[in-house]
Amino acid sequence: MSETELGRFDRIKVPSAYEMVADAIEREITSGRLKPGDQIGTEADLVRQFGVNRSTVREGIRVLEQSGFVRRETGRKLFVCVPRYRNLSSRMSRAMIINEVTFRELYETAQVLEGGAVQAAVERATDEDIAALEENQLRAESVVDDPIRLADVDTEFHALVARSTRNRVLELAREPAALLFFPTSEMICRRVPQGGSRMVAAHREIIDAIKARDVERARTWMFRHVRDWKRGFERAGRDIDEPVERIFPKLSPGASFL
Amino acid sequence: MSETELGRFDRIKVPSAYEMVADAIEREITSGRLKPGDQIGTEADLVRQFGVNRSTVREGIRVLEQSGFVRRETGRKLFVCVPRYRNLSSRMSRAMIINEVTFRELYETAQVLEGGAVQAAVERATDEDIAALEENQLRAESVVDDPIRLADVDTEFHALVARSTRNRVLELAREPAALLFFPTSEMICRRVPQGGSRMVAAHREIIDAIKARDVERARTWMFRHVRDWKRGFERAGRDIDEPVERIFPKLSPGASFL
DNA sequence: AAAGTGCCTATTGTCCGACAAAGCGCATTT
DNA sequence: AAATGCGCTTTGTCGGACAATAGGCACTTT
Repeated sequence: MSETELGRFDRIKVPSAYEMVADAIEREITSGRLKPGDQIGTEADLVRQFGVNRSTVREGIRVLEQSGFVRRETGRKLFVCVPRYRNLSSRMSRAMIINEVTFRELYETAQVLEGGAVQAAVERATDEDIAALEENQLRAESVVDDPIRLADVDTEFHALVARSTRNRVLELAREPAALLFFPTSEMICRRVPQGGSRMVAAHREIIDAIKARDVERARTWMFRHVRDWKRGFERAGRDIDEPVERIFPKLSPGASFL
Repeated sequence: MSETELGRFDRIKVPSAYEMVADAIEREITSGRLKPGDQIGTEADLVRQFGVNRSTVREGIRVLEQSGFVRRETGRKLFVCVPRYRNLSSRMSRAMIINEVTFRELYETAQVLEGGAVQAAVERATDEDIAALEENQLRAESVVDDPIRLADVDTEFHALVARSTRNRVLELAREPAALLFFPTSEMICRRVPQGGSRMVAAHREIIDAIKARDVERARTWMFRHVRDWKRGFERAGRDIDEPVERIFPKLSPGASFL
């Protein structure tokens, strides 16, 4: 009875009641019949509608909550919500940690995604976006000698660049990896002298390039900036092919702008 | 009492028991003390260990199952598993649909990610990877006139390229967007004459470029291939800035290689 | 002895009923 | 009108219960 046994029939999956509850509600949402902001009834309502026990309804609700389709504001009132990506991204990040991805994989992906993001940002950043970047830069300059704060501001910088793309798919694609940047960049800022000032200088160039709508310059400096990050990692005596350590990416307090 | 009211204190979140159960188990997993494959006790065991009711344990388990940290094989025996990305990616895809991302966002991201992926694939594809690509190409040629099958094979082609990067972070980053490619590329194959043969030809060039370790050629052809995809979309009379329709991305049967 | 069969037990999925705590709306008080 | 207090609703949790199923074990068959 091996896994790969050949057989005429597919495995039969008997759906359980709580799964059917979750699926039914999810279908209403993905089909658009339930819109973000709509209220879903109380648990008692759902019990009546589905004709199942409240425990069963609750298990189904847990599934949906975890998926981000519904939310409970302050422990009350279940309503449909546009799934914010944060939850999903952070779960992906954790999945990557457990899969023991290496710094090299992270670095290579960062080059691709941050490079692509800055290019799109050059094409579409609004005045507002640029103002936010400048504001971020001010804070960066003021904490240039504080590794933890600087790493935090750097994380925000990249998120702001991504937001400037006005491309939610791209923004989303980089987020899981981005959540893993912080722990390492913090280490780098701490261990590498001049790491901070190089970082701030690179940010400056990138912002200026975005303002000047200069794609090449923006890409070049983003590339250098990310390469510096890798070099810092190496200089800190770490092997680039070792798994990113099991530092759970704490959502930093400054990340509230997400 | 506005949302943005200024206040000295943060909102207090009282953790509920089922959340604590889920968090406790998740911590054991992310910290590495529970390893993939390890068995978690029965629900009764967990009831004893945590000292809470079975309903509470079950709600916690639903959360973990949904996150992909634990799994139940055929309705029995709870065990830790390496979170496979498929679930998470498909959730992200659905989130994107609800957020009504546009084809333009998808297209731009595809250029960045597929371009980056093919570059890394050129650098690191193994003989095995190339064999898999060739095998895929054979199938593509045999179904060149069948839009549905061809779109399916195309989806697999890109997944194989991504796998050839040997970079799980990059592979993961593209997956949520990639799951949204299929429904559109199927439409394109159906509506655009010669779409199929152009697609197969592009695949051929890309595979050859990977074999020849020719980065520029690989990038060029991947770029053209993705651009053709966009053109097909436009020629099918669709507006590139309209939200990707609410086609739930069915996991196609051929995607079992993931 | 190896393979097939049926039974027993552990475990899950679901249900019922219940209660304390916390949120919400409304009437009352100041 | 604003603040206070009260009752109703809803959630989170609990204990107990039962049918259905998976897994293991003993038994039978060839």
